[in-house]
This record gives sequence, C-alpha cells and structure tokens, in this order.
Amino acid sequence: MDPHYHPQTVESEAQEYWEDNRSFHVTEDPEREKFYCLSMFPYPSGRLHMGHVRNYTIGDVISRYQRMCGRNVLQPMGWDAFGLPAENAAMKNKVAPARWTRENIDYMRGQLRQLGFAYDWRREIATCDPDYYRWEQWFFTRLLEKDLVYRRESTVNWDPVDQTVLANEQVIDGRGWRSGALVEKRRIPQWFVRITAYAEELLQGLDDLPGWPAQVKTMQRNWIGRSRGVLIRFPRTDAGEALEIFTTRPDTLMGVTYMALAAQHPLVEALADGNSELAAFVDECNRGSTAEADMAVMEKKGLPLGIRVRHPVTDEEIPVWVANFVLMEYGTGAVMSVPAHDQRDWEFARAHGLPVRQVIAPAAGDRAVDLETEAFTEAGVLVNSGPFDGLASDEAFDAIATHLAAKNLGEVQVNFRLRDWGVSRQRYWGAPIPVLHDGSGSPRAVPAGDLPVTLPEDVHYEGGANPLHGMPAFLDGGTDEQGRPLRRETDTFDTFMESSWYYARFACPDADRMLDGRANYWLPVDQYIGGIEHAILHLLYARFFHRLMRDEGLVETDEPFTNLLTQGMVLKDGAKMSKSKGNTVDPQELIEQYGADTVRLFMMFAAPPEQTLEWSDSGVEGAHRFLRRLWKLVATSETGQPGETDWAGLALSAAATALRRKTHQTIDKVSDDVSRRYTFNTAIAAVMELCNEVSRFEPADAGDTAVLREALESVVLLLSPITPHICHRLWFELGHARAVIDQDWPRADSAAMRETEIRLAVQVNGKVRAQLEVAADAPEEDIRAAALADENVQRFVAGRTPKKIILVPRKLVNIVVA
RNA sequence: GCCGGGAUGGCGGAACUGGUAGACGCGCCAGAUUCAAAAUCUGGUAUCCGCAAGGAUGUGGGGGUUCGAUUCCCCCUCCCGGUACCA
Repeated sequence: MDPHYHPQTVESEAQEYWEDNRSFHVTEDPEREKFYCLSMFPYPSGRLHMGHVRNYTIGDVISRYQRMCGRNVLQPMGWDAFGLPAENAAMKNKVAPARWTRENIDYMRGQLRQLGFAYDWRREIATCDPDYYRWEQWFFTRLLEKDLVYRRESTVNWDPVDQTVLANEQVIDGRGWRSGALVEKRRIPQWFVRITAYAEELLQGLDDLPGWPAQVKTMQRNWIGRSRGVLIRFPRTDAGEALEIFTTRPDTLMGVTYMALAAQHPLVEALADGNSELAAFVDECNRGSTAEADMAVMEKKGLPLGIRVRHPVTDEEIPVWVANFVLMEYGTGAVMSVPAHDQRDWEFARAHGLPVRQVIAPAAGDRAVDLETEAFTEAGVLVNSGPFDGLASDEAFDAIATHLAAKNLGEVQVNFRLRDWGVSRQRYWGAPIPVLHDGSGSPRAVPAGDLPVTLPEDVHYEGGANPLHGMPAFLDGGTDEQGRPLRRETDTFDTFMESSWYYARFACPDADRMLDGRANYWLPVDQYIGGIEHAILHLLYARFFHRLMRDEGLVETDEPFTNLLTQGMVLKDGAKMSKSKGNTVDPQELIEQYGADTVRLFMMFAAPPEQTLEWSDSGVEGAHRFLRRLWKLVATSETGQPGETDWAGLALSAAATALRRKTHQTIDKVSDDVSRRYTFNTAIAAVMELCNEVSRFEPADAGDTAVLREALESVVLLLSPITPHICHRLWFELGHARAVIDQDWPRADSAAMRETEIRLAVQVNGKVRAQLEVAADAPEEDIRAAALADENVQRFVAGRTPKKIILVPRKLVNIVVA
C-alpha cells in the first residue's frame, strides 16, 4: 500500500465505484424502513459557496449514516431555478436568464458530484422546467376553483425612472438601486393565496413537531401572531360610516384620546382629495420602501384629519388622525390610541400635545406609575373608567366586550398577524400565472388541457419592463365563448411557490400528475436541513402548501418535515461571505488542492451545525493533516486479515484492554453524536482521540493485533459518512472484499466499555482540592474516607467538622465546612 | 422598532440533565530529524504568583438562587438571522 495519500485518485476511484454500482439509486420498498433526507435545494447562482458545502455535507453524513443502519434512504437534489439574480445577470452580461441559469446548473452539478454526495441523480428537478411548473400552474387553478386564491390591490415599490417594480432588496435608503430615483409606493392588482384560512391549523401544528428546533417554532408562532381582542366600531359625528378598529386591550378603552388611520386608509384617501396639506402628507407617506424594517424605524408623523368619532361607551368626541406608523396591511388599517398604556401612542401624543388619560393602575397598589416618563403597559386594575372601575384587566376585557356587543358596537374576535400570501411578481423569470383576462376585470383560469403556460426562454432581457409585454405570441390567449380576445397574465409566481412542494415531487419526479402514490411512500421528509434564514417564510409556506396538497388528496400527512436541522451561516473575519465584501472562499480551489474529503471533514469539524462557522484556512490544513496521518496509520499498521474474533476466549494485555475500551467508548459516543445530537465536531474529535491512542499502541501478540484491527476498522467505519472516499479505499486496504458503503454501522460492546478505575474530584466548599483514584465499584463510605484522608483536603478542612458531604457518583465529592 | 439566536484561552470550539472549565484541532514555543528548509515526530501551552508542591483569578458586563452556575432567574452591552418582492 502506498504510504502517501493522494486524494484525487482515491476520490475519483470511489466515485466511479458508486456510479458503476448505482449505489445511490433508490426505489420504493414497502419491506424496508424508509428514510427521506433532504437538504434545501440551491439557487443556481453560478458556483457553490461554503454555505452549500456545509448544508450538503450535513445532509450527506446523515444519509450515509442512515443507510449503514439499514434504512432505504432517499437523498435527492435539484435546483430552485427561477428568481431575480438571473434577471440581474441577464442585464449585466447580455445573456438570456434561461441560458445563464442552465449553464450554472451544469457547472454546479459537476461540483456536487466532485464532493461525492450520495444523491439519486435520476430524480433531479429544475423548477424552471415546464414539466415541473406545469403542475404548480394546475394546482393554482384548482385553488382558484376552491376560492383559496383571490385578486386584490396591494402595494409595491415603484421606480418612477426605470418604470419598474422593485424588490425590497433593490431599494436602498428609499431609492432605486439602479436609477437612484426616490421610490414610490404603488397599488396594483395582485394574486393572493389564503394562508390565513389555515392560520389556526398552522399554529396548532407546531405542537406536533417535536423534531423541530424550539426557536423556529417560537418564531413561527410569533409570526402567525394569534391574538384575541375586540373589534370595536366608533360612530362618526358626521354622516360617515363608523370607524372599525381591532384591539387586544379593550380594558383600556376608557383611556382612548385619539384615533389613528393608515395613510392608505380609504377614508384618508377620500379626505385628501381637495385638502392639499393632507394630500402632501399622504404623498410623503407613499414615498420610500414597503419593507417593515424601514417603516418601523421612521420618525412617527401624523396630521389631524378634522373629523371626529364618538366614544362607544361615553359618546365623548374623539379626534381622528392619520399616522405614518399605522399599517394598512394589519387589522383594519386603523387603531384606537391609548397614550397612557401604549408606548407608541404615548410618544405620538407627547409629540402632538394630545391628552394622556390613565385608566389602568398597577394591581399591587404600592407601585408608582409615572406617565411623564413613559406609558404603563402592563395589565392591572381599572381606574377613571366609570362603570368598569375596580375590575381587573381580564375581567374588564369581558365586561367591556359584553357592553359593546349589547350596543352592537363591537364583538370579540380572534385576529392574526399573518397576512395572505401575495404570489404575483411583475417579473419575467418565473413561472407564468395561468390566468386569462377578457378585459372585464374578472380573470379566468387557463383550462387544464391548455397547461402548461410555457415561459418563452429566447428573449433579449435588458432590464426595465417584463419582456413578456412585448411578445404578442405569448400575450394572445385565444378567444372566449363570445369570440372576444383573451390576454394572458404576464405576472409570474413568487419563487416560494416552487420551493413549497419540490420535496414531494422528488418522490415521483416523472409522474404524469402533480404527485402519484410514491409520494405517500417517501413522505414526510424524515430529516430536512437548511439555513436558519428560512425559519419563517419558506418553512411556513411549505407547511401551508403541504396542507393544501393534503386537502386536494395528493398527500396523506399534515406536516411535510418531521425533523428539522437549521444550520448556521459560514462567516469569514466575522462577516457573512459575500462577493460584495470580497471575503469569499471558493470551495472549488480547496477541492482541487486538498480533495473533497478534507473540505467535508473541516466543515463538520469546525463547529456544530446549528452554530455560525468561522472560516479558517489553517483549520483546513489541519483536517488534511489528519487524513494523511490516518492513511499512514492504516498503511503502516500490522493488522492481519479480517475475520471473526472470539473476544471472550482471548486473554488481553492491559494496554490492549485499554485500547479496546477506548474503541467501544468511541463507537458509543460517535453513534450518539451522529444520530441524536448531530454534533459531528465532537464525533470527529472522539475519532481523533482514538487515532492518537492507536498510534501509541505497539502490538506484541495475536490478541494485540486483533484489538488494533478492531480499532482501525472502527475508525474507518465511523468516519465513512463524513469522509467517504478515503474510507472507501482504506476499507479495501484493510483486506475487505465488500465496499464500506455496504457495511453495517458498528455496535458498541458495553462490556468492553466498562471502566474498572475511576477518577473523582474532591472539593472543599466547592473548590477542587484533590483527585481520587478509586475502584469503579468502591462503596460510598470508602470514597468519603479516602477523600477526607487526603493531605491537601485536610489542610483546607483545617480540623473543622464537615457540615455535609455531597457525593455525586462517578464525578465528585464535595466536603462542606463552615 | 419588533421577533429569534449568540458571546468561553492567541483562534475554531468542548463541557449533553446544575457537578473537576478549556476535550479535539489550529496557532505558538522548545526539542528530534535535516547541509538547510519544507514535511514529519516528541513535549509544552488560560492568566497571574511560585524552583516546585501548591495558591489566586477566570466563561461579554452587573446582580441573584445554590454546598456547587458556562449551564437556572433578573437587568444591561455588543454581534448575527428574519421582518412578508434576495433566496
């Protein structure tokens, strides 16, 4: 055996073996337990980046481990191929988005193959392929029939110079990224999917996901934002329609001193007509981006509208204002303002000289409330509230709700922060929305027989308007029953549509329907792996889409992903790797220099998967050095030939017993780390420790050789999911005829693991003062006595009588004096 | 702003259920090998005091609970992710 490690040869040989033996082709087999392991598919941006390598290595390690445990493992790969970057690249490089995307896919596929991931490539999907998006279009028309999609006006960022809609990402400090023009908000008709109809179910479903990280479930809960409150109508003092608001704090109703409306509220728009000051304010509110993060940090501004409403309990007149911080998209686009008990209302009232009226006092009466400094926002007891005085906040909720209901001025309502999902994009590079317009304003679905609506790919894309507008052949949708011309919709789907169901299509990528019976064999996904940045949007849309497919009879389960692993970012010099920051590391160069196994090993060793990973060039060299040492260890060790060993019949030397103990302790730890904890870094550290012991071990007899062989075989088996190529070769070098990929995961022998001597720490008053070597089965009294007898312990006990002695089995003794 | 997360040696990290802080690796230092260097091997390496034995301090900052806190509770600082049209 060559004493030197040549990763390039080793890796191409291993990959050839897997290819020739179709090692990763899988089919449904009801006799075997299935395991569907899925990593979030990449956007084909050009080349793989380190985040991809990390994500896919984690998925591959889990897949290969599950396979060695005997499961029928599906691990597919595909491409989230529609999206904005292709259009940007098209403008920059004068190349059609389709061509750019497909070339990127070809290049990146090659990179994934070089990394040796165990994918069933026969199942590859690209979402820009009509064979994929046609089913999404069909599904949309089904949702339209079921009234689960609808069309309404909603706000977009409009660049008045480029005459185009901008994504939030393309608005920088309120200006268009290319034109530099001040961005305007524009309301245009768009398609929405009724995710709010499933809000309650999506919230409840989180309780049935024990395999999801708690933080992701918390974020989704907060995002859905279920709140119980009261819908209250404030009658106008003039003839107008009553003003509706929703509040979760009806107990503060008696403290309302003004109302605030969103600038886009229909009432404000009506009043602005003919009021130049108000019109100017609305104009100002209509500048800048639509992003919530921008809206939330804006200076709070407002203007009195000159109209008044009546308080629903007291009939008192209340002024109505327009305010830039009230969102039209949430609730009714209007709020009741209680400055004494809401911090934002308080700040606005102070800025505009509006009254602050306290109506809640702290339940524990001795606490001071200083409304000169800030609002008092906690629940408490009602004061200055007439008939409701003395009620606790929760009692007042019911009392006031009942009072309003009796007057027909309000009712209890459950509200969600979650908004319906807007799926229209005014973009070319996306799946066409399968809808026809007849000019009457009531669009119709494209009939199933006419699907797919294929996106023309041969276009000259130069930015600005969607090129579909200038393509008569695309726009022409034939005629209706009366012979009137129909025009095709030019908007395309939000790319989250494609990524909401790809996991299901992988089960049956060639089906002549959206999904066939194979989906129910493979689903749900047993392990899903992807970036934490997808914690809300993608993962919530996919959970929603899965339920839509369930209700269409396409899948049987409620949830798509049983277990979720959210990986952290890959950083360099404390910042996310990005081209703009110039701190990227190209995986390609590293693969060429060190080989795929080194890159995979470093990625898994540098940090646990959920944590951000700090890139280190010298760490990569360290990983490579370890693989070279491992190679040499196998090459130079005298291990005999494979075979069954009768351990019970062997009298082992002390050193051999110790190495065997270490081997089985390592198998035990690595199994737990890989299967339960997903801490591949500590699994690798444990294997390194075992290797260090192996290199110190000098076999002297047949028993020693057997122990050494067992240790090295274990190392190769335990590492094989992480560094599959080198392990493939080393397994053969150890004399085996069958490839390591088809071996069973090793089992720890608990008898071999058992320690005979253990080390205990002896503390005096919680500080370590001595170490104790005792037999593992030593009685407690002996341990206490030995601890007290120690010279240094005696020094710190200083003749005092111990108050108590705490003995933690196998860990420590703590002697408490004084 | 709001929601979620994070902070441990010179660096990445370990300590899994409140029980010996710093496993493993990187880097650095010393030695071996070499004409020399690279590579490789051996030993050392939290900080401070000490020849040593040993001691004191130490897990972003401040407080608390406990025999015992990196771990639990309260307050604060900074950094990261998301914030509905980046994916």
